[in-house]
Amino acid sequence: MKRLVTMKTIAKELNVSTATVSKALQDSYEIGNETKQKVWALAKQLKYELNPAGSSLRGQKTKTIAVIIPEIANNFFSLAIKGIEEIARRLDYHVLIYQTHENSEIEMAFTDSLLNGRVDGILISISSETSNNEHFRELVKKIPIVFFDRVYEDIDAVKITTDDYLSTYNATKHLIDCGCKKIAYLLALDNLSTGKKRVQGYHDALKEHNMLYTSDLIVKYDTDEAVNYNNIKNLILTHKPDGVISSIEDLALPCYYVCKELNLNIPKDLKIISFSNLNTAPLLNPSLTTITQPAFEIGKEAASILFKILHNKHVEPNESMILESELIKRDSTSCN
Amino acid sequence: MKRLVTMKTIAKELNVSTATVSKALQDSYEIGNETKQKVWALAKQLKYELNPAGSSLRGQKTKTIAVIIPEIANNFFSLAIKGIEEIARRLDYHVLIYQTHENSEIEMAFTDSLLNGRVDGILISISSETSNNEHFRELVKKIPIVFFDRVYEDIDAVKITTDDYLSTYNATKHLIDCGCKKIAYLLALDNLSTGKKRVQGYHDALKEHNMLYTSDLIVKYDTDEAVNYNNIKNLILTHKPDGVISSIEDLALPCYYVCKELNLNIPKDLKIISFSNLNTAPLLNPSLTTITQPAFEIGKEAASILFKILHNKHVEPNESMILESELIKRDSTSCN
DNA sequence: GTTATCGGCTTAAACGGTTAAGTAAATAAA
DNA sequence: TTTATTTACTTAACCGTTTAAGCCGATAAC
Repeated sequence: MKRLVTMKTIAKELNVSTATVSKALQDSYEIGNETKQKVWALAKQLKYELNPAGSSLRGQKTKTIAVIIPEIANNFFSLAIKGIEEIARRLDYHVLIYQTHENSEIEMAFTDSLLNGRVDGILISISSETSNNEHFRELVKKIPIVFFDRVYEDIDAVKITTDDYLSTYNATKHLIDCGCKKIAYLLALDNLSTGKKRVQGYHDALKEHNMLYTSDLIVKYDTDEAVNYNNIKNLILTHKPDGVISSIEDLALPCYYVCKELNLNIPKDLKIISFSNLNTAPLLNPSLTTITQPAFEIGKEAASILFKILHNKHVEPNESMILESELIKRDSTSCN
Repeated sequence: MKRLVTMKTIAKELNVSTATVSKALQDSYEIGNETKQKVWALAKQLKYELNPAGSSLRGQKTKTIAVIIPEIANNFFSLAIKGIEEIARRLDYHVLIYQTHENSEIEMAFTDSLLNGRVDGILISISSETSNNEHFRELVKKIPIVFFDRVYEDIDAVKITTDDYLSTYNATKHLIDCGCKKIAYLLALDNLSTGKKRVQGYHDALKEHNMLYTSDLIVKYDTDEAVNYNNIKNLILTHKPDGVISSIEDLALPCYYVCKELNLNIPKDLKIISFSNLNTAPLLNPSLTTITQPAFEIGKEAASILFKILHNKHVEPNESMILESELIKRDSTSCN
């Protein structure tokens, strides 16, 4: 199956040293034009490709980055990866993917295993499990890393996020404007700054409008779908909210199912807004009002900045970016 | 930023050779128990990780596979990747992702660039663009490769697919059973066996039931969303089908939008079935009858077989698998 | 005419790990 | 007791690439 073409192959054929071949392929000034042409021609003919192991062993560059995310099969993350991959391809970088399944043990194992020179840098959106802050504090000292969406606030690294506080604040305000009197909140990511800001936006909006804020109206995400379903059902049955903010897509859908089961009309009985990158949001029954994060752009920005760092342009942590999410009003919050 | 821990570090510290360290870490019988313990302990303490470049340079194993797919931000493919990643992690393999955007030039560039020892094997779902069959015929001779879902029929390699013919046949039959008299087909992947089989299933079902089969009832996928929308709209306006089979998810959604615009009732005026891995299919308005491929399992199977090949268990191309898709009947094809 | 400069190449040492072959001491077999 | 085997290592070559250093002949500078 093998028989690799290496620089040796080319060198032997042309009666030059491998050093010459290497330099010729890099278009080095040290090599004469005639020789370069010959090397290029033969390399092309033999379909020579640089061996990454040899190259990175010597040069300490792998032209590879890692992306560590909780889940791939998720609209937000798959869009983000798409953005990352597009930037990576432009610069001829390779992209390794790792899923943590929200498990911080796995997450730490992954990051540790990447410190041996397998990758030049890391893009990460951290798992929601309570995690070892200290671990990341050490990590950022050891390898270039950019956090996106789910970040550690107090770590000295570049972070690409959206304005979680304001989006949730506005979404809550939208529900209030639509006449909701009792707004529930489906809580997730609550030990990440991402999640904290979201719930804070909800909280502040309620407070400013003198509305009821009680932990009874908050349902916390569970990894078990059935549990979520039951919790939401209980919430709706016992507290009869007329509005719901879901901090993640995965909690909005069960909400729809519960309403179906309980024969509640959305939006008449219950208005729903969710963070979401569902492309079927407009086609749901009823269409879902969403806070849509620019997932693709987040991926692109995160990758761009990481590459900027890798190309030695020093990047200050304050080059962190906050992108805008969009509140897309649809029927699930229609006012009449 | 650097200062890697290498075998040399450990060797020096313990006053042994790097060979001893290497073998100790591999738990070789050549090394005494006492020495092994010391090496392991120090390796752990120093958080030593094998350098993949050095290791694969010598050993010709990278512990890395590539996944080449048309698009990441796609329910089917992101689920497949999820399956792949899960198997890979169990075996401590790393997964590189490449998107072709359905472009066969890019696809060939990727595969060629992977022949230099960057990966041990490839999982690929080929792009829908007309592509160079010959290229893949050569490729399979050079590197272990498993095709999934979108495959080249006549190439000597393992392929993991679903029963495209039967699923489409059954779906069409379902529409016929529901009373459809004029069934349209939204065509995609038509130069791949995947797409050919699907349309053949549609064709045969119609024929067996003495129903109209005409190319007028077939709309072909275009990369431009707006074009698809218009083509579907034209189809519905001019030919007034009462049923539609969509060979890909991306053509079913515009179909919904067209019906919305034209004020057509699904399923009364038009029944719709689509190949799809949408998890919101049950929540659409109306809920969508789907042919759902076991995307996650496809990814798992494809990865499993690739690893089997990589571990030298010779795998015959006839170990190819055909998994079952599920026809999930919902309101978009309800009969009354 | 001697010395510097330069163009175009080669040599050889690294990068980190693996492994065939060798060695020296201890133990077992003859 | 001598020889064979086993145990527990070490040595050194090698994987493919890069690069500092060196070399040699030719041209330019003085």
